[in-house]
Amino acid sequence: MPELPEVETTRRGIAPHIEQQTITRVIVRQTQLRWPVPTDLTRKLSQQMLQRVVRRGKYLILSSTQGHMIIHLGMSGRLYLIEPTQIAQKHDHIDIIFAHGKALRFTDPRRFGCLLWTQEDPYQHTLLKDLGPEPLTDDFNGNYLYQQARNRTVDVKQFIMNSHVVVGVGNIYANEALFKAGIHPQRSAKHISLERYEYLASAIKHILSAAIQQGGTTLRDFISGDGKPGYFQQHLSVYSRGDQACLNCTTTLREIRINQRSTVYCPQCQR
DNA sequence: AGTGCGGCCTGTCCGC
DNA sequence: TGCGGACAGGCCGCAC
Repeated sequence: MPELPEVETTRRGIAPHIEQQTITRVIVRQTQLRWPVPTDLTRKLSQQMLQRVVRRGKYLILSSTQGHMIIHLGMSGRLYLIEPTQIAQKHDHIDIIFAHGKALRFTDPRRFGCLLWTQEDPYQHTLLKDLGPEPLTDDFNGNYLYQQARNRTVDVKQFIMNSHVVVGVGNIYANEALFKAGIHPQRSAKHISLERYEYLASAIKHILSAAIQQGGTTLRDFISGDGKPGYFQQHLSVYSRGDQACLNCTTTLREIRINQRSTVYCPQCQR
């Protein structure tokens, strides 16, 4: 459950149920996530009100008057409401229990996610302070990308997946956005015109907002409990379609690896 | 400063 | 059927 639309969908799903609610205790069953989980969260948070849930990039920030939990879902993390009596399964690492009788459960089989604690301004945290703009704001646009790309020799795909350039563009959406913008994923970032960056910024915005509207995409390993894949998967044009026909020109889509990531593109439409 | 790569972790899938 | 190994993925941290 890696990309920005899923994180935003999660935020919208949980926020109304936990904002302004009092935490009674926090159970940490597994501390070994991406970074060690603080074990004394109950001491820090007991009887504190969780004020709000905000998203920055793919991070969620759960704030109380005492401090902030910074959560990343990594590759396979999920955050969802349960009845506190619900028995914990193998990968159910953390429960945040509320006075109103519900709990927020963090599950993460691959443990690439994290839950950190800070009493400082969370936006100044090491992980957050250098993040690029949110893709759905006006700060992110073709001119911004073009300026950032000066002297950058990396492939444009790596460039837009760099969270210090822009947050929230993971592998799936990078593939899709480059296809939509007609840009070859291996083109050097500095050799793309302002006009083409405007197409690309616009493509990223369209694809991410469409995915949020659909409630997030899915991965092969994020089939939900009822076995249904996410809705957005049906709208993917190139991702996971290597060797199939381009939906635009019927040329066979090519699959390569860029920076260890699966990359699919149309050699005819993307230059 | 920018780039490239190793490492973290487990479930799934493939071939033998 | 059982087993080993490749693979998927985000992104930090390091070496250059």
